Amino acid sequence: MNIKDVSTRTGLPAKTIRYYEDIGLIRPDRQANGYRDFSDTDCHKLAFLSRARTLGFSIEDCRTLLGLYEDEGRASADVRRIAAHHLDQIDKRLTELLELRDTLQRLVSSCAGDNRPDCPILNDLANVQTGTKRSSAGS
Amino acid sequence: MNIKDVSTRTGLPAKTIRYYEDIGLIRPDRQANGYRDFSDTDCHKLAFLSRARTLGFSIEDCRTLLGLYEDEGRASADVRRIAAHHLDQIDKRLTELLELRDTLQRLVSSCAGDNRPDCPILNDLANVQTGTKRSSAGS
DNA sequence: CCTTGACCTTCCATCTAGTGGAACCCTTAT
DNA sequence: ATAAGGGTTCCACTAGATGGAAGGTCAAGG
Repeated sequence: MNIKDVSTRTGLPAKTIRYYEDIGLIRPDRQANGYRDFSDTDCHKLAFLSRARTLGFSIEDCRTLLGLYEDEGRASADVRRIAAHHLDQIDKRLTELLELRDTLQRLVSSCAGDNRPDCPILNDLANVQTGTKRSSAGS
Repeated sequence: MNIKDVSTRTGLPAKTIRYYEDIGLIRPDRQANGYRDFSDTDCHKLAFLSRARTLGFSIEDCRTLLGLYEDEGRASADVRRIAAHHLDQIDKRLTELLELRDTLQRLVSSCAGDNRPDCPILNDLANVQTGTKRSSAGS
């Protein structure tokens, strides 16, 4: 199978597929003319990677997960640990983003957004305290 | 003022301050010996940038915001537009992350996490449909 | 046989927002 | 003189691709 077909099947851009080969996630065969020759297994692995990336796993996590996937003797605990850690990271990021959103929402709604220069957003950035408690979104 | 002092005052690493000069966000003077010589204004701008970055604005947004900050004739609408757009992006990201979290939570809690190889997480990644509806977290 | 267009290849640059480190210069105190 | 603790530049690296150039291959049509 040529790269275009794999791209169509997996939804991954050809560039990305080549990149995944570059970093050793897959090792497709080569045809006599130098073209990559993808097996069904390669295709399946790429679909796996695509899904794992969609779920936000890092490339290194993907590498490990793919290894576990291919290891018949794996312990599901190893998979679970990776996913649970990833979930933790996402929760952390969510907490940060929610705080950020609150701050920004407050700032945006406090700004008139007209032709005048006065702007609570700029005041906040310039650390001009204006009676309203400055959000804890600052580190 | 030397870079270390500015770093201490603003909380920005010296490396970052040099980087900000590199990309033209600030233009500190130079002393005779080649050392950067930061004015209070430079320091203030860096604090502004630090706060803006903490709020998640991109460097380019920061550049624009700093420009508006220094422009006495600005319209607060311009500032508001940038912040509102940023807020939109954060909301989008939040929506994605919340969906992601749900999917991962479901997967993690469905996995036994023991010594056996059976793993709903890997099944999901490998697109093995197992009766449970697959989350829409896939793109 | 030749050309055209759609493939394929490799390699290098670019993106974000810094960070790490090497090699080297300046200043101040001992 | 030398050591500590500044400062400087420059290059490489991070993550995860993506864009583009230069060129090779293949199948179809004239």
